[in-house]
Amino acid sequence: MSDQIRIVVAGNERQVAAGTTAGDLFDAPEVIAARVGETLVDLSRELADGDTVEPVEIGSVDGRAILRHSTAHVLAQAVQELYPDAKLGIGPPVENGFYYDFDVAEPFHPDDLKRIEKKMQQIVKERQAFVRRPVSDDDAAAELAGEPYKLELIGLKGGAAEAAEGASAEVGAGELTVYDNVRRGGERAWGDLCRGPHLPTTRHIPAFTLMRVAAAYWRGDEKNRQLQRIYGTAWESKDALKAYLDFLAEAEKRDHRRLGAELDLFSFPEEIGSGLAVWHPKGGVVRRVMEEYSRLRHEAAGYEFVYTPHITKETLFENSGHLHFYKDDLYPPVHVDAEHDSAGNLRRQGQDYYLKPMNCPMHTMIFNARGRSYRELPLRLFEFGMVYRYERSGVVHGLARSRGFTQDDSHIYCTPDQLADELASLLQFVLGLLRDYGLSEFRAELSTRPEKFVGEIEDWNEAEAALEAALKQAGVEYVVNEGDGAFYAPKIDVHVTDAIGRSWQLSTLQVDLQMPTRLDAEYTAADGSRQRPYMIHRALFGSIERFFGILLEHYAGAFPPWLAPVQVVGIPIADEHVPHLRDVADKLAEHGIRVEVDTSDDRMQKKIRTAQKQKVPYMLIAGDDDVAKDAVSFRYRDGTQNNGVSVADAVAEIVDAVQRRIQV
RNA sequence: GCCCGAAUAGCUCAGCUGGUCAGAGCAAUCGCCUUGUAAGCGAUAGGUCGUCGGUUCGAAUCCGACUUCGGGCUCCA
Repeated sequence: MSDQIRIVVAGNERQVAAGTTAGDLFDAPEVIAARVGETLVDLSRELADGDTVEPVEIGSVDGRAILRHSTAHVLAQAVQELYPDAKLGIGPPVENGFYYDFDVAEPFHPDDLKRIEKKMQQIVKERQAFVRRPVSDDDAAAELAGEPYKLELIGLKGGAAEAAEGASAEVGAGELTVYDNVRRGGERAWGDLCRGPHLPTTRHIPAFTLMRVAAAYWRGDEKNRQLQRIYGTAWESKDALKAYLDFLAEAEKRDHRRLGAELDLFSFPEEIGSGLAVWHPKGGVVRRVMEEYSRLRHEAAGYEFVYTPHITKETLFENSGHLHFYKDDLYPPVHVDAEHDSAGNLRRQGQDYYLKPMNCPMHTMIFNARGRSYRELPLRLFEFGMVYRYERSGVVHGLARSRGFTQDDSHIYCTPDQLADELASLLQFVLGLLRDYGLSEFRAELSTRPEKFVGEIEDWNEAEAALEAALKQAGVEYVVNEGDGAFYAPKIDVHVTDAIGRSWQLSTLQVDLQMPTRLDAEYTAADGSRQRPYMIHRALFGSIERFFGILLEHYAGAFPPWLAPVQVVGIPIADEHVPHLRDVADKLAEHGIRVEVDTSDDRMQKKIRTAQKQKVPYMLIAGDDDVAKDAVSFRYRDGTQNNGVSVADAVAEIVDAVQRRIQV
């Protein structure tokens, strides 16, 4: 046996002494682990002949995950030092951070985080080494006898990925390993079942903070006990941590619930009920403009507008299959028409009516209202249809998840050979319209047949193929989510990325092979035979309310002029300039511009501040100089000025920006 | 639905361990004042401290239930 081995380091073949560790190869502080072949390993790992070794830097995707996982270990160690009875769940890295689940007798209080964080800082300072130690299943079981959740994971080894999201961080398919935290004197401070890899020492954690405490079901199953989950975040530098916290602060400033109140757009009166919004005039005007533009575009694309009721007999949703699948998520039924005689005996059977959770069965009733010819297809029905879903109390969340919302819902009935073309043009239409609202970054997901499905597999395959062809034709980046479709249809979901990089699921396209059959929709083909149409469900905004919320956050309340609730505010330098501004306002109003003149007795500076806080796109200021020249002075939202612009030019500039739907 | 936390004026919040604790700023209203790009001055009005019970001589403050909100989990046609 040679005492030299040959390895490939960062693409270069090298000969090194046997026993060389990955850490020996890289003399850079930002390298905290290595990749040997496909596997991430500790820097202390001894290399074998033929290994291909790459450095893993702490700021890389893998490096951050390792950092965060190691920080989760430090969290668990700190918790067990402070709460010796705490039992360990799992502690994986997640996007932007990590968590660790604990079973403790008393739930953590938010204030406990400070104590725990202090203890963690102590552990970091101690520069404890993370030391890997392979163990047999039996030894692990003996060592972890006091950790019931870990024991459960050992029992599930190999199936860990299914055991719980994140559980694969603890146990993998291969041998079990424990990571010991070893103090500089060699004393073992703590240890945890873990596949690793880890940072070399706790001191390699540059910056972390604990975020919040929450509860989570063990192994993600609501039948299981809830554990206490502590969320934290860790970064490769103090600056990176600060940048992340700044991002969170920015997201909070943009929160649509906060902006909705600040800009007087909508509210959720407690008296009306949880998850039910009312739209104030300023929010109402934005929404109206959004809807009007959408209507216009749909009309041009060959859609026909329909209206349907908000409530319907049970039978319709029974036949469509929705009642069976979603009964618990519907408002309870209204029971009507039952009659009793004076003795209390039932004289007439009553009926149950449900608030509608979906528009599609009603649209299909319109399709069925008379005999349909293949010549009418594709028939595209469109409605802003308000639906009601009794969302579980813990999930309602502003406009994003509410109990009453409006779908911009369309259902397209077509022949089988029209399907592919129809889907392709639909997807183009959807993306084009989203662009007009100011969104530009998209990706899509194709969700295929789930385990629980109805219909024939061949039909599913055909529909899935047509959806995939549409994605390819539209040239939009997409991933396939196997088994993620609805029970009756495969679907395309379009996700958008907003101004601060967050991704939102928006539009959905579904090919429904079931409902036409369930509701017995048919058309007469050219040969006189009766045929089943294909049906496409398509929502563009999904929920108008939610889409509004997303746009509000995307623009941080500073809507482009065409959408802004107040597009122009006239600000006089003194009262005597009001008549001039009123003239200007009248000229703008002639072009449909939403304009106000601030005639309050505030001083000009205060009026500017008020308009600025309301994120009005254009302030038109007028004093003596402007009046003399029949001009106004612009102040834009970014604080820049354009003084002494003739009224005609000012009107033209504003009208132009609104017509072109540009942001300013 | 589950766990934790929260609820004081339209908004943001102060009010420590139960006893002048019902307050401040902004907003609103009224008055005075106001000529160049983010807050002029003053006065007035506004809350049975989310609701209902309980403990206590006494509850915004302690306890319970409910409602609503927030953070998560589960769910999301």
